[in-house]
Amino acid sequence: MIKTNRVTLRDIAERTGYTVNTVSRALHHRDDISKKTVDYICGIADEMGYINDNIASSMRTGRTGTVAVILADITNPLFAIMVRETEQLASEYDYSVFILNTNEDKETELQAIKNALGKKVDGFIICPCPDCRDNLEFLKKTGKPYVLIGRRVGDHPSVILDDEKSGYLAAKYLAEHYGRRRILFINGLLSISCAKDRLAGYRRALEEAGIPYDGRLVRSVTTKAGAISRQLESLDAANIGYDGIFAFSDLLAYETMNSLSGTGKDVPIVGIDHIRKNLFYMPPLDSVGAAGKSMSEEAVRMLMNAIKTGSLCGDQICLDVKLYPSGK
DNA sequence: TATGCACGTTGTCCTGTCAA
DNA sequence: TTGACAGGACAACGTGCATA
Repeated sequence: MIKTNRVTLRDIAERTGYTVNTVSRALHHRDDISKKTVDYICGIADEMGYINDNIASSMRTGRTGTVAVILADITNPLFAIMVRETEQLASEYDYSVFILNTNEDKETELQAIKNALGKKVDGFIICPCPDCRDNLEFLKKTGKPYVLIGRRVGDHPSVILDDEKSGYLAAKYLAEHYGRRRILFINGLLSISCAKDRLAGYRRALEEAGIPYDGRLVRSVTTKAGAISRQLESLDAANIGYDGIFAFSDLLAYETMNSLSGTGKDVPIVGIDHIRKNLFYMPPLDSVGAAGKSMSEEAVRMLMNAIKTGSLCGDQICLDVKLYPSGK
């Protein structure tokens, strides 16, 4: 074994005359050590430059103080915001986060889960990719607590927005506030729960407004570059008109905005996620977002509670949403 | 190839001291 | 004598390396 210059509990014990055990407890401010001893040992530890060996701690306790955050696409600003919030909230519990990206790919997601398990993370927050059921069953069998964020899959614990209401509010706003009758819905892939639910909400709003549903105005796209432009071009080519756009996410809404710029079309767009709450420099956009606590807040709270109690996350939480007008 | 040890830390249990 | 408090002893965690 290579001897390093790292200061250990043993070094502090030799210097102070206490045992390694007492030093450990003093450094953790345990109440079975007198304050005088704690102050003395902590002072010496600081002077010697002691840094806790997390690997040794986790070997003994079985916990590493880290949670894996596995996301579909970290280039999406929504996920960047989630990471920042999760990291900040987890740090309040003395936890750090280990971020992995799946690119919406099932195999990559499985590797990410295995990678995180190898790092001995204490829990998982996952935005699952499409067709992820096998991966989630695998994770469930490990006994590690986990919570899905943003998407619901079967009875797995999750924190999501009320996606049906999101779709409803967005389409309703376009119909009532802007008076639009031909609302194009640029949706995500229907294999994920939120896309299905938002579509249901969209249809409910149309029905309420007495607008007939036209399936040609519902387009599922990926986040790959050019996907939206191609859809808009195909609509134009087929002479299918639209006077308002509901985008599956703010990211798609901004891409749509970009695709329409220079075409001369002035079409109101409503997105979902309300990322301007955090990214205030983004262009004005009508958007639906969480009415109160964010998904990250609820997910971290749920996961930390499960880790603390040694149980699994069991709930499926659906957060209320509201429409945030752009204020243009 | 099998076994044992070392690494650093900490949970649990035990012992010693002292005051009431 | 009893109970509270302070601190010590032991064992075990996962992995890599040395030795038999």
